[in-house]
Amino acid sequence: MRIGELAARAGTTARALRYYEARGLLSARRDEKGYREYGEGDLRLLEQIRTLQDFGFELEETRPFVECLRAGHLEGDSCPASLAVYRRKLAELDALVGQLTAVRETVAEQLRRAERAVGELAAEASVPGGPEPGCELGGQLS
Amino acid sequence: MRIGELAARAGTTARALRYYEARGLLSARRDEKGYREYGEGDLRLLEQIRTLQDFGFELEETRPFVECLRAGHLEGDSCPASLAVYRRKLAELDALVGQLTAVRETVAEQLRRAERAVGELAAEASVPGGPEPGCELGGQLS
DNA sequence: TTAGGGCTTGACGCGGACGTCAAGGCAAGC
DNA sequence: GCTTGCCTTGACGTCCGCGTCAAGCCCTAA
Repeated sequence: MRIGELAARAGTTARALRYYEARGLLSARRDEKGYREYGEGDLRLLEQIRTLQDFGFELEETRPFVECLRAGHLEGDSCPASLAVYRRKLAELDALVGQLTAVRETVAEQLRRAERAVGELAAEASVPGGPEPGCELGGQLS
Repeated sequence: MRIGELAARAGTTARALRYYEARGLLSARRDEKGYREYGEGDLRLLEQIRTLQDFGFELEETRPFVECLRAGHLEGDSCPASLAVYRRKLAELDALVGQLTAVRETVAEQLRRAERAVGELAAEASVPGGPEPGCELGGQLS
């Protein structure tokens, strides 16, 4: 199988495969015309890479899985190095979700506060003599 | 106040301030030597930018807040456009946290499965005639 | 014969928010 | 006078995972 077919079967592009090869993640035999030639095992490697990429793993983080498969294992995560990556990623995801959740709450609080402030301005405006709300080109301070 | 002092007071760098200026977020007067000269109001603008940046807002997303302050409002989020950014960001954060949480669960599941598989191999190995686990340079398949 | 499609390598582009270096002006201290 | 330190503009580098274009070879169908 050549590069275009493998790429299509894995749902990616030939450019990506050449990139993986340059990174040392994927190798290929060459036929007499210099074209890359792949086997079914390469499809397994590629599927492993794509799955982890879809999870948000960096390319370098897929390397232990690829090497595990190349070592003859049926699953890319049958090796200790792969498990270590899983665990590290879980910790990263937990930390990230924690941070994002904290930011989310802070932003939500800011939004509530700002909405309350707008409401109070509106209430003042409804009383005779109140100021005007809105930001439509008020005063350009350069 | 000149660029270095303002940057230090805002906890950022002169390079960042020039970048904001190039993006049209921050402006500065020039003294007779061509140096940028800032006032206290610029510190307010800069603090607003930095706060939102720390929240993970893109630079363009801080623009409504900056313009709100420049329009004379005491708070950068006193304007409808700023509130819209808040709401959009909340939705983005919710979506992102949801995706990351789903990935986290999938990865956790993969880890449990892989650990179980390793455990089963270990159990077989403890029985006489079992195979060897581990991946330390087993067989290089090129 | 020509058009078309797939393959090759090499090299630049992208996005975002700057970092870093180059080359030079301006002022203060020793 | 010289060094140090702040400022100026301009321009290239960074990171990552490719996209895209260029120039050219190989084969096939019309």
